[in-house]
Parts: sequence; C-alpha cells; structure tokens
Amino acid sequence: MSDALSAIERFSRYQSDDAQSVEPVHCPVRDVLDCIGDKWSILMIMTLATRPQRFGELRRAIRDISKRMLTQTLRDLERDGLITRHVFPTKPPSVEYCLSPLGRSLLDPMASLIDWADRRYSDIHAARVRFDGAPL
Amino acid sequence: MSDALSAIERFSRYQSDDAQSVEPVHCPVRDVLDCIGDKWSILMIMTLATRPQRFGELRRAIRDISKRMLTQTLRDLERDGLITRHVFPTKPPSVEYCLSPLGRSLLDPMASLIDWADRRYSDIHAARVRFDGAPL
DNA sequence: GGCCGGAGGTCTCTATGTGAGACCTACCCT
DNA sequence: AGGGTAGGTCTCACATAGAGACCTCCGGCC
Repeated sequence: MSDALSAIERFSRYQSDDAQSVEPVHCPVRDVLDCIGDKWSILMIMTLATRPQRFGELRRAIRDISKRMLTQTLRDLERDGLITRHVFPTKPPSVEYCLSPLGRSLLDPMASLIDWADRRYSDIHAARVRFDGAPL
Repeated sequence: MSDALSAIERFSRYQSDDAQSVEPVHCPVRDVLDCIGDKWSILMIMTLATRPQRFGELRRAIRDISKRMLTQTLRDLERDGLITRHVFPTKPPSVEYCLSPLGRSLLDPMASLIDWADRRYSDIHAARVRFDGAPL
C-alpha cells in the first residue's frame, strides 16, 4: 500500500495548480490510458506475452474481435512502440507480431492488475448482483 | 518479471482448451477490463484515491468529462462495489463519493501501472513520432 | 413576491468507435 | 478454371460518448 500512496502523490502532482484539474496534456497517466485504455489493447498484449503470433493466430485467440479492430489495434500498438511487425516473404506473405522490449516492460505492471482481477472479480460480481437486486 | 510470468501463465489458462481462445465468459481479465477498461474509470479511482469528493469537485478535477459520463461512470463503479455514494440532507443535497475497501485494494496494482506510465511515456511518445514520420 | 444561483442530476442531438461482412491480391493445388 | 489461404481494406449499420439545454429544490437578495 505504500507504493500506492507514492503513486497517488505523483498522480496528484499532475493536477494543474491553478485549477486542481487533471489536464490531458500534462498527465502521462492520461496519455498512457489513451494508448492501452481501449477495448482490445491489454488483451492483445497479454496474448502476445506467451509468444510472437501471426495475424490469424491472434484472431483465433481473441475470437470476438473483428478483423478491422484487430488490424487497428495492432497498428496503434506498433505506432506506440509496444509491438513490432515482421513480414515474411512467403507466398502468401505471413506477418508476425511480437512484443518489443517496451511492450515487455509493461507485463510486470499488468501482471499485478491481472492478479487483482483474479482474486477480486468474485467480489465485483457479488456487488453487482446486490446492486441490481436492490430496490430504488 | 517473474511475477509477470506467473500471471501470464494464469491468463493463458483461461484460454479454452478446444479453441485456444480467450472466451469473454470464462476470463476474469475480460470481466475486470469491462469494468475499469473504459475511458474514465481508472482516472476516477485515482482522483478519489486522495480523498472522498463530491460530484462538483470531481467535475472540476477531471475537466473534460461531461456531466453525463461523470454520472454514468460513478454509477457503474458503484454498481461494481468499487466506490460508495453518500447523500447528505443539506439544502440543496450534497453527494459524496468515496472508495470502498474493494476500490482501495485496486490502488496497489494501479500504482505500478502509473509508475510504468511515468517512466515510459516518453518512450511511447518518441516511438509515435518516429512511426508518424516514417515513409510508407 | 419574484428572480438569481448552486448542487446534482436527466434529456436530446450529434460525433466518434465498434462490428459484420463483402471484397481484394497474389499465389498454390487440383 | 476453380477453390483455398493469408492479411488485409472498404462500406454500412449500430452502440457509445460528448455538448449543452433543461429540471428541481431550496435559500438569499432586493
């Protein structure tokens, strides 16, 4: 919890002094959330964590992603330097995606999130059932 | 990094054996990402981490959130048991939001993510500039 | 009494994000 | 010649997000 406290302090510092607000421009957290805060990015990184994979493999691994979103998510992650893309001149050409060192460095922080998800998702589920069943 | 490896292993186990796919139904990670993986939830939790805050305070803290999304994000987080909502019978009534124990337990994992964001967002920025400047 | 303002919302309309699925190119196999 | 495969792009339809008007309840001011 001491780690958490220092991180919160750091986060607070990004609040601009005049308005006490989290400005998108000056807040790395906002910046990073814009990168990996979309629907598929984290899932993609986790899936690529086990091994480099090709376009079709990724589609089969995350079955409810559409081709369009798969392409777009991969492009965005490549643009942000989290994954790399290799084209092999086979016929037809095959393309392999793999985590860059920067992408791999994200695994450790994400691991603790997954850990939390694992331990606490039943609590969340219970809270949800309770909330939905409560009278208004 | 060893933590990351075990989390990845655990994540892999949620891939269904027959199809090697990350089924939404059986994957807590998917579940949790659906809760806090939206545009504002993590920011909201971080903002509430410093202290309980009222509707108007939160709006001023996260200035580019709309009233509608603020209301909805708060409702969703309340539904999932991550925050609690207290109405004080002042005139006009004031409403205070604060993290629940479950919500506070999320701070530690989120802290490591913020840590990463802090250290690495310049790398991401650099990668992006490089990508955008590259010829096709 | 009538008007203004604040707190915490809801409602409506438009802009953006997401998904489904058709299509494309180049090649191989039969 | 027809069909299959890999990795996409394109178009259309729909779901979600944002902007901003509006609402209620009250208290204070003149």
